[in-house]
Amino acid sequence: MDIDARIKRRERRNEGPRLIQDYDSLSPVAHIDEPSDRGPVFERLLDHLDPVFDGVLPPNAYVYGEFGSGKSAIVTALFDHLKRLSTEPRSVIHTSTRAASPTTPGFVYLDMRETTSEFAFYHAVLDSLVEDSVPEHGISTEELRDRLHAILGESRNGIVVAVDHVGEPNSTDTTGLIDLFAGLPSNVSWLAVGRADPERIGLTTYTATSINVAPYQRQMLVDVLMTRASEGLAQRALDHELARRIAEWADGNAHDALAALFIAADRASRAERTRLLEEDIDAAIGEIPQPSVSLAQVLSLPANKQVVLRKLVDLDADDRASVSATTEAISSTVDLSVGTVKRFLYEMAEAGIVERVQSDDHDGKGRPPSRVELRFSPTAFRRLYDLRQ
DNA sequence: GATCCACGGGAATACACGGATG
DNA sequence: CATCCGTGTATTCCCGTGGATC
Repeated sequence: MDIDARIKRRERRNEGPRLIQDYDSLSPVAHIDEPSDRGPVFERLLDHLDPVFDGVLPPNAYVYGEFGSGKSAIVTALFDHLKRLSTEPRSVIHTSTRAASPTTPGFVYLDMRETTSEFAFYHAVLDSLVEDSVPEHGISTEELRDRLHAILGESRNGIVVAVDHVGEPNSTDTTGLIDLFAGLPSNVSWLAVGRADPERIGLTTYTATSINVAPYQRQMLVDVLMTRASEGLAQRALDHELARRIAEWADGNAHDALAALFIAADRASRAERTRLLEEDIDAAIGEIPQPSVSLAQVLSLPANKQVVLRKLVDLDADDRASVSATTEAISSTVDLSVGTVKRFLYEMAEAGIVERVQSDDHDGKGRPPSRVELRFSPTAFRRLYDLRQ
């Protein structure tokens, strides 16, 4: 949390006792600067990246672990720091514990949830390497590749690209990843991040190292929750015992734990309480589907798909009875055609954002309809979505 | 004028069922 | 009885067009 945020929080606190002081600290889709208790994982990542401190590019690698084990939190935090290190002037570098050589490679972090096309990929890499912004239109993918070759050819330091969320639906799989990097010069090394076992997705032939991130242990998750609560909520709003309760239920999944805290806080806030109660926690837990999809994944969908979802979470049971009924209800309130809304729903079902379940009532005629059920908490999505508008 | 990609819209395919057929 | 066929829906797939931007 930076100083501005700290000051803002103090200012708001003077406005009176409000439960939710800072949504950013509480948001289950935001990563904090210094993930707690992940020292060993950082060390293993730094071991792998060690060559960069001698100005040498490390080999390709893969970081993997279960949903909510903190992969993204760790990698984003680490790359943030490394990025700063490689751009800081030497005088500053000298004062740090681990001196970086002046030829440190560059660091780029990419979330493949957001770079969904070849064009978007090269664009994102190039954009992170040059000062001025790169046009998003009127420039061909080939032109982007040419510019990247030109820029990377100038410096022999090269870059390390972290590629997050590999292997998710709508993201990039192993062959896609290899193809994308085939379009880049050889002084580019990648660090893929995903959930799947390296062998299962055939990644081991391309990597020198695989680093497994174990799920959070109970006590670590409690600490994470207490930290978030102390930064985002009023004083003493979250009882330690309730944090334990959430951690126990979440079973190592930090995403679900933070989502539960967020929903519980939202519930208590609407009831105008300044402390979380057991019933808030229970209600929150009851609202999170198991298994659930990452809220970050939902919030990185194209804008119009999110519009459709935003309408969907407010529909009543009648309008959710079938895909057709849901489509009708949504398309009447949205500036999209019936066909498009329906296609969106099917596509999101395919991606696991929602789930199609066969409805029990069908009148014998034709193929039985199905309805869509959410694979995420409606309250959490509603609040996070509205906060962004 | 060039480029990308979101939309729309429709064609193709899958599925369920009842009734006809061998 | 097993299989095929026709009909009505549901679902998937595909591709041209046009908006937005440079």
